[in-house]
Amino acid sequence: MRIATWNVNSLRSRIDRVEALLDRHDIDVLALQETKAREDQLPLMGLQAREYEVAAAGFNQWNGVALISRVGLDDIEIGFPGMPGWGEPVAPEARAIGATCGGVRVWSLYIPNGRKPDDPHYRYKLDWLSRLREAAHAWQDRPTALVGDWNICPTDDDVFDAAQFRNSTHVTPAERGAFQAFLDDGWSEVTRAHAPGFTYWDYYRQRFERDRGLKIDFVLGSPTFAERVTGAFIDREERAGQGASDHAPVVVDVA
DNA sequence: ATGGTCGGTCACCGA
Repeated sequence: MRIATWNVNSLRSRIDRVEALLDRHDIDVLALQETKAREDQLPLMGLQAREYEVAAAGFNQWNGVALISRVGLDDIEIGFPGMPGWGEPVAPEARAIGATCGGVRVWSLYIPNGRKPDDPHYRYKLDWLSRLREAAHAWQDRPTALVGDWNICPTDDDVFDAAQFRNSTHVTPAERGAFQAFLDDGWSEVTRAHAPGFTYWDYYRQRFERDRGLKIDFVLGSPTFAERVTGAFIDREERAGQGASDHAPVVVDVA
């Protein structure tokens, strides 16, 4: 089974690219972030006709996430117990959608950006991660993948210029500690060993052309998921074209 | 320290 994650930066503006990506890499499950679509702007054109099911959450112009699957999309959950806004009817800040696809529990996650370390949103980010980790304890005993845009660079190698980011989010000890806490709990980041390199490049200053990016899109697997991973790659070609998202898709193969 | 470029309830805000 092939699972991919992609911060698509607006699903409507890139629906053709999404469909092409599914075909090009023969993807079974695609997790999307920053869908930027309202509920009435779904369903997504030709996907159903191609035997993919779609589930989405976070219907606003920033935070939306979605799952597209042709191997089942069962027991869909919007958010998780403890998530800010969980249980509210609309949950516009959902940022997380989970479903069982082909026997694997897949969570599409869009971790809060944090904006600036002195911004209240930074606290919100750390709190959100803490609550996710608590909820994730209950998911570790079965094949589970926490995929998406983590908005954290776990090491200095994951930033094109660590010095430039010294006073920025994504690299602070607290954020790295929050990421490490998942690993300490037994989650494994399964893409890095197969797919080094950045996954995100800012649109401006020709950051992609100069490969000045960040590695912030990750797949964290439970033990029974991680042991089944046979490979992974970053689709840099998708980022290279005109009209690309600022993130590249990350693809993982599972036996 | 600023600004650069995207997308969208579009001329501001969030990334």
